[in-house]
Amino acid sequence: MSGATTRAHIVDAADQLFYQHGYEHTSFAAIADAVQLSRGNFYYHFKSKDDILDAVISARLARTKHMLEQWEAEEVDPACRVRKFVHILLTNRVDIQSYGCPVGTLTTELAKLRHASFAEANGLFTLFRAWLRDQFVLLGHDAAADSLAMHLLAFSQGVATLANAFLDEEFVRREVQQMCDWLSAQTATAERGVHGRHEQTSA
Amino acid sequence: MSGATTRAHIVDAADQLFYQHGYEHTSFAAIADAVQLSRGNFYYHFKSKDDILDAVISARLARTKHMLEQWEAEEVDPACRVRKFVHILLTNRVDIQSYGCPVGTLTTELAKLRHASFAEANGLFTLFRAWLRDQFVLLGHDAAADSLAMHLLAFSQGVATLANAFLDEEFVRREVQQMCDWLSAQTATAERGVHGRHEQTSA
DNA sequence: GTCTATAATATGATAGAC
DNA sequence: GTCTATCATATTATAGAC
Repeated sequence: MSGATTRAHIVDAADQLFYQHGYEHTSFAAIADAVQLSRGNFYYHFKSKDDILDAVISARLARTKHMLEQWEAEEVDPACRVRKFVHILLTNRVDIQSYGCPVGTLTTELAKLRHASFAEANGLFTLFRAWLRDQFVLLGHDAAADSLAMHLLAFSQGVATLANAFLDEEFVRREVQQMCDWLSAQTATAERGVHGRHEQTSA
Repeated sequence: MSGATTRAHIVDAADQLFYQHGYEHTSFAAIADAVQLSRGNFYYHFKSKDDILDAVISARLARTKHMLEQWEAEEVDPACRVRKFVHILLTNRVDIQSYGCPVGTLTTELAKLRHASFAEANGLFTLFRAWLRDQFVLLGHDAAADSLAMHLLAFSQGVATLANAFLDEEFVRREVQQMCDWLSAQTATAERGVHGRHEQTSA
């Protein structure tokens, strides 16, 4: 097997295991088992476990960037794009109920470990935050765009955490519905703001 | 030192360390260091690390129960009580920014570990959930009370996770303010419901 | 009730053969 | 590029002295 391919396989397996069992709880042995490789051989591809983590984060960043670009390509209406974000809670519901949000749970774990890669992992949040902000700017919420983006991120994290804790599908559907309703109201407000009166400042 | 006292000290230290660094990342050595005791002596008080976890969860459950009773004693108005819950995000803001929510982060970690004590840890969420539900019932939201309780829990988890990720005090204050405003609107709705028309069903 | 060994295991990481 | 040892360390847990 070529070096690049093996490396990609390792990153893939580590990505899944870090998500499912957490970074610290995932041992080299577990990754080796998943890719059917000897432990020793790992160090040909990565110099340490932290190195694998960095590779996993890079892969997630690239994948997320690509997904957000896809969303922009698929939907021209920024309101629809934002709804697409809200709906990942349903799209990934089963995994979220089992393992929580891959972004939130990794960030939380690395924060507790005071891990050097905390900032890189947080870059995943920043990617979503900036993308959502852009959509809200397009919707006319200039000053409040970033606050709205953070509000949506908080919503998704809260729902993911409780979905994982209570394994309650109805709860997830209800919250997604409520958020979509709220978004429609916000969009209507922005429209009025654009056409009629000045946009309110954030906070 | 008496057995009961030493045991309480161990639980205290473990409680803090589990919160600050996570359950798995906290070693016996770290707890021993904190309470100035030899590793070996631990097994006189607890038969395993999981046993300490159970003791920590029990302590947290008792402490939380007591706190909720205090809140009920201090405020007669259920709306004020609910606001008290929302305001823990400000009361514990510094710790939350550093380590996240003690309930949410433990539950998330134990879920990933598929740990036997996951259900017990989740009891902390259930405690808040039931208490909040009771307050909303008192406010006249009979059918929607549990949904509202879950909504508030999700809110607090989302804000805590992002506060931990972005260390943004203004974000926390803004979200707390928004939630309090939303609660006032909900309370007003319930009042109208009680005096004028039938309460809406959940969902 | 607390201590000092010490066992048993698992981990991240290295060396060197093929 | 992959393997089989092997190391050093850290972990949970036990045994037995005081």
